[in-house]
Parts: sequence; C-alpha cells; structure tokens
Amino acid sequence: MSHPNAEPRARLSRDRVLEAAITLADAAGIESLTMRKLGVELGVEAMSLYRYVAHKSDLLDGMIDTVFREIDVPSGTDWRVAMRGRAESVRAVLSRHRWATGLMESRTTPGPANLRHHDAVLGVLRSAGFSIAMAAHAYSALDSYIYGFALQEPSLPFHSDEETAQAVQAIMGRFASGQYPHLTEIAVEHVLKPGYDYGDEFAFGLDLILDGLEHALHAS
Amino acid sequence: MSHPNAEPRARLSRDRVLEAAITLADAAGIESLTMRKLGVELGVEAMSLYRYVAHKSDLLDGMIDTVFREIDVPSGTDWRVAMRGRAESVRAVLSRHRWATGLMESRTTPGPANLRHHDAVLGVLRSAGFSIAMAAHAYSALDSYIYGFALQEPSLPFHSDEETAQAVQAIMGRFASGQYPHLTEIAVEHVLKPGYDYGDEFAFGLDLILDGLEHALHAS
DNA sequence: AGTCGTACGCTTACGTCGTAAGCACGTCAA
DNA sequence: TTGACGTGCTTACGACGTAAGCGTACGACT
Repeated sequence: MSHPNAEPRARLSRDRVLEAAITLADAAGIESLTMRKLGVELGVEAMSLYRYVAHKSDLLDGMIDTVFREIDVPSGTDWRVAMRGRAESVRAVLSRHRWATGLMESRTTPGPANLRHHDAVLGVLRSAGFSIAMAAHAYSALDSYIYGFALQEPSLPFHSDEETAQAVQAIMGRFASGQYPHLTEIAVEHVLKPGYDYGDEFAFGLDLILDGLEHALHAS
Repeated sequence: MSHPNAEPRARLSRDRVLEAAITLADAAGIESLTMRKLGVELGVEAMSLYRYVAHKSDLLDGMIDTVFREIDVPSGTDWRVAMRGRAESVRAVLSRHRWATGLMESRTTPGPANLRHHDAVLGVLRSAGFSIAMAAHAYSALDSYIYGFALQEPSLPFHSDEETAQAVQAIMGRFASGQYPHLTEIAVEHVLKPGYDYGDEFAFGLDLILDGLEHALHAS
C-alpha cells in the first residue's frame, strides 16, 4: 500500500492527451489550451505531457487529425449523395470543434486521417466519372466552400434570435443610421426575422456547387 | 540640442503602429508578432504602444480592418464583373497577408472598412435585382468560398514546381505506396505536371458559384 | 528471489510573453 | 513663469512553452 487512498489514475497515452486537449479547447477555446491547464485536466504536471507529444504544435497536429477521424469517410456510388453527406459531416464536426478551422491554416503536415479522408473523396469522384483534372477542381471548390463556411460560422453572432438581435444592435448602434443601408436592410428584413438561422445558408451554396459540378461532369 | 544625433523619429500614431504590425506579420508570421518586437521595429518600448492600442487583440482588430481597406470596394452595374473583381481583390489581399484569414475566426467585431466593403457587395447585388434573401445567399456563398480558398492556399505547398515536388515526396514518402491511390494519382498526373498552380483552381469554383447565382437570379 | 533496464511522471529553471502601475520629460497655453 | 497634458520609459508580475535532469515502480530476465 505505497499510495494510501490514491485512485489508480488511468495511465496517460497520446490518445488520452489528445482527447483531453480537444475537450478543453471545445469548452474554453483554443487560446486557453495551455500545457499546464491540460496537465491539471489530466491530473498530471505539464512536463509529463511531453512524453506523448514532442511540442505544443505536435499536440495541435494530433488534435486536428483526431478531429478528422470524426468525419464520415465518404463512399457509395451516387457521388452527389456522398459529397453532400460528407459536406454535412465536415460541417457538423467543425462546428463541434470551432477552434479547428482556424488552426488548419497554420498546420502544413496533414495526418493520416486527413489523407484517408481526402483519398476517399477523390475515389468517389473518380468512380463517378470525373476526370483527374475535374476531380481536382471539384475537390478544391468543395473544400474551399466548406472550410470557408465553417470559418465564418462561429464568428457570426447568429446562434439564437435574441443573441442575433443584440449583436446586430451592438454593431449597428456604433454608426450613424443610414451609413450602411444595405447591411441595415438585410439585418432588419432578413436576419432579424424570427427563426432565421445562418446555418441554413450552408445548403444553398453547397447545392450551387454540386449543380455546377454535375453540369461539368455531363458536359465532358 | 537635448538629443545629440537623434533623428527626429517620426511620431507614433495608431496607423503607423498598425502598418508596422502588418509588415511584421507579413514577413515573419502572425505568431512572431509580439508587442516587444513591434516596439523594436518602431524604435520604441513595448509599453509605449499601449497609448495607441488598448490591448493586443485591439491591435489585431485594427490590423484586420486595415487589411480590409486594401480591398477594392465593388461597384458598377454588371454584378458578375463586380463580384469577380471583388473576389480577385480579396484573394490578392489575403494572399499578401497570409495571417489574416486565420485571424478572422477569432475576431467578432467587424471594423468600418469591413462593414463598408460588405455593404457595397450587397448594394451591387440588390441593384442587379437579387431579392433580399437571394442577396444574403449569394453573399454567404461567395464569402465562404473566397475565405475558404484563402485559408487553404497558404497551407498547401504548391507555390513552385520544385517546392511542390518536394512537398509531395515528403508527404507520400511517409506511407506505403498504394495506401492513398487517388491522392497519388492526382499528385502524379495533375499536380506534378509542370506549370501547375493551385491558384488557378480559384477561377473554376468561382465561376461555378457565379453561374449558379445567375441562374437563380433569372429563375426568380 | 534478486537484479536491473526502462517507462513514466515530477522538479526546477530559463527566457519570453502581455500588460498593470507609475514616473519623467517636452511642449504649449495662460 | 507656471502648470497641465501628451508621450514615451521603467519596473514588475504572473503565465506561458519547454530544456535538463531526477526519482521510482514495474516487468523481464537470470
């Protein structure tokens, strides 16, 4: 009985560290993810984490790839269904982990889950008859749109009706009325209508791109 | 002659501080922008900067809005021409300031240049006959695509032929050959071809969206 | 049963960061 | 001449990432 009432304290592991880091970033934002706080979360000193992580940016890389593992790998013969499903899945995952999109910019070494995911995307497109060049175009267009939407969504204050109203007031109130007439118009007559949800905009742009790709596929 | 050979040292000002911060971030990346280094750059102690900036995130907000001021404000009666021009302008500016896109995620208070810019975008669309709802859709789709592209572009290693080849080797070399067949295919038969430039993909997706919007405009 | 390498977590310490608080000086109006 | 104000500097604090090295407990061998 070397440790009197010491609960066994589950062993650390890279996955446990990554998991805890993601939980912490989800809850408090990426900027408040520090090695020390992560240590506290795991009941461990900060330096102990370096047994599982080479440095903080290795931790971030690992977090990103863990997030990618949450995304459904697309498959199936109907490319539209597959691409739409994957788009929704990416968006759902990125909105669960709002810090992830902004981080992608700085990480240049894709992890295995990321590679597997994108390999599957290309596989679906190629099987559907897209040429190599067209598959590359489609890949780029879809990813740009999805990531861009995910990047903007959390920074927009449109998450509930009252919150939206307050945010619009806060922004518009800073300026002379009439200074931004079109923003005002859209705020008053569109965004402030009850039931408005910015997330609904996602489908519109996605369909635009899918329609365009379908057209390009048949034209070739 | 209280300061012997002291060159007058141009007075500080918020704009000069922001300008210097942007230059520094452009050159060395946003993560190496610190108040102290910015002070050195301006020949001043770090704390002196707080006369012009409330705190660091105020500095970042200011930088973002200064960047927005570089973007051409769209105008004109041909909405397609205007939207294409604005898209190219945004992309050019964001690729000059690679740190800016990733920062947008964390900034929630848009500055005046940002508001003016987006007001002009909506103005062009409304004048062209887009309904309020459709203008909102178009705005969202275009912004998502443009920002998403800008977010991905710097993290992709496709900036010169040799650089691309090396990066592809580095990534692919980490895995058993055949593990990612479609990525390999597209790398070998598309990306590694001489003259490939990822930037060229931008136009394809942009046209997809513009075509879709045109169709939606006429259908309504 | 005894030995020992190794995996794991801890301690201490350094340099850098953002920034609070207050001081010193030059300029200019009264 | 005086004094208020604008401007920049000094000092200091707590938090950060992480380098270097220490103690210990456990599993694999003899």
